[in-house]
Amino acid sequence: MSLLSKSCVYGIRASILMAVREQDKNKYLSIKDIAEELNLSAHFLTKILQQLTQKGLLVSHRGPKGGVRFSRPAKEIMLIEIVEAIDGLGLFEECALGLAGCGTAAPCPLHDSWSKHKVELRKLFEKENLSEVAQNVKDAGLRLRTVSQAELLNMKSYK
Amino acid sequence: MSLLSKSCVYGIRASILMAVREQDKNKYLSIKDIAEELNLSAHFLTKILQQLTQKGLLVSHRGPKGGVRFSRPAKEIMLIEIVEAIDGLGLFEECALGLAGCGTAAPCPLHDSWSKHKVELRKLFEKENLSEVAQNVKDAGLRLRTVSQAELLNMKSYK
DNA sequence: ATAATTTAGGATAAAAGAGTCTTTAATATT
DNA sequence: AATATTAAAGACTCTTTTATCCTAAATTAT
Repeated sequence: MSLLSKSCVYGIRASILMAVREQDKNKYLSIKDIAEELNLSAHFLTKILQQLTQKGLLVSHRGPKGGVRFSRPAKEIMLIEIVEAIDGLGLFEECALGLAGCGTAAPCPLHDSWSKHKVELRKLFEKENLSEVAQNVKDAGLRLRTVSQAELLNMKSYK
Repeated sequence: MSLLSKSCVYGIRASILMAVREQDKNKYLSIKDIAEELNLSAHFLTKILQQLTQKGLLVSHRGPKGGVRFSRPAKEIMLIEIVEAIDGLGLFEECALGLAGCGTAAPCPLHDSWSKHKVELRKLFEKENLSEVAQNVKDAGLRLRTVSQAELLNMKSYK
């Protein structure tokens, strides 16, 4: 299993890219452009970003010059909000052994250690806002798209 | 997404139960009995435990009085081995944003924080051996099977 | 008005995960 | 030797996730 679904991962990558390209308040970034830059299907990404629009994280606009933008300043949007909108918060709330009703009253054998761990995992997504992540991406030239082995070899090491 | 697949979770629950029922060296526990006690499909559990047998964690035996047992003492088998045999170690090794080739040379925006976190998550499964978990289960009466709301209400609180 | 662009939304398909069922092989017991 | 029991293995089904494709609706520009 993976921590996050592919949809969620794509939603996060797209959101970070949008924050990197932070526009004028009234401009929109087209989903097609985002998809091209991230090297993934525009149709599929459209579906995913629709979820973010429906949850109120994005505002969309149809027609020429249309696209999507954040409904709030990027620095007020935490990664956990993207995760919540797409995958939900189950990862941070459920029993590691998938036992319904697992809790202090009737704990599974992993309950205690996993409970503590979940809190830390959740913090990882709660502490980062899109603006800061985007700034790091710009400063350090971090990447958002999958890179082939050949491309990797040509990259400079950041040590 | 969930941390572990259902197959993996069932495999872990079954393994813990086997450790609780720790038998004579030469006795086997039938998969049908394990499945009944965990309230899940015997056929499905058979498939899952087959994987553990193929990886050498279990020894199986057909025919009457047949079943499965651990190939080594339960106290030498760590939870991570069950996870590895069923889900693989991808969870502890892959990029949180699913980027192939993500690493220090070409990190994704979550690389640093997720890298540190992965180590801790892995430790959670590396530090627990089946014997200790089973002992806790016995001492505290912890549970391994899903319980209905009605049953839960009848349970004593452990505070 | 017309045409072009872009998101919305539904239909469909492909792939993976979860689960069931049937047959086969091994083996212990009678 | 015959029977009953149990895991192994493969076929098959169902569901969810991932992905593609097509049409509709909105909106801008000509």
